[in-house]
Amino acid sequence: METEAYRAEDDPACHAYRRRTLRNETMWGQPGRAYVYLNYGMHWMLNVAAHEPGRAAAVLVRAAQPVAGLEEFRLARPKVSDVELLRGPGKLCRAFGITREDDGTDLLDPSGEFRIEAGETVPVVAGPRIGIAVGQDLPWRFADASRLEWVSKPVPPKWR
DNA sequence: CCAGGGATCCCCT
DNA sequence: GGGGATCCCTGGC
Repeated sequence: METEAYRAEDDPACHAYRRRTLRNETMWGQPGRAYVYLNYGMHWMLNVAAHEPGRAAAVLVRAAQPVAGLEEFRLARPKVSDVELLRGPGKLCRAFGITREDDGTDLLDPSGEFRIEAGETVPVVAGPRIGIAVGQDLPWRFADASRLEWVSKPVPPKWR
């Protein structure tokens, strides 16, 4: 798993940095809900709201290791290798079929079809976020230290 | 490398 | 209320 963190209060790269809007509304609400938005007119991005209501933060899911359902993921992109299926925030959403329709979904609902489940705790590495023009000083990109081959872009050795 | 694609946002009337 | 810039990217050149 590879993620990036964003928060409104002091992070200019965060969608909620300037103000609360219709698009970023989910970021201001209950933590654990999916915040989904469209980027570059064609790529859906999956985030998870990560602050108590009234303040805004979210975690962008940038990449993951597929462990099941690879055939289903491949329906959208038949010819790609296993490692490419979820490697990148746009690809991940395409594989899962995530769209703005999923915005606001409670991912902590244990009976939900689309949900987050508790897993093992793993060591992570951290470094600067990707694809942003502001807030580059914040080292809020995180990756599972033992599975760096699944990340969306290579992780430099200097990360700790 | 670079353009596509479209929602949103900003800033000006 | 509208026009232009921007954007947490990707695949194909």
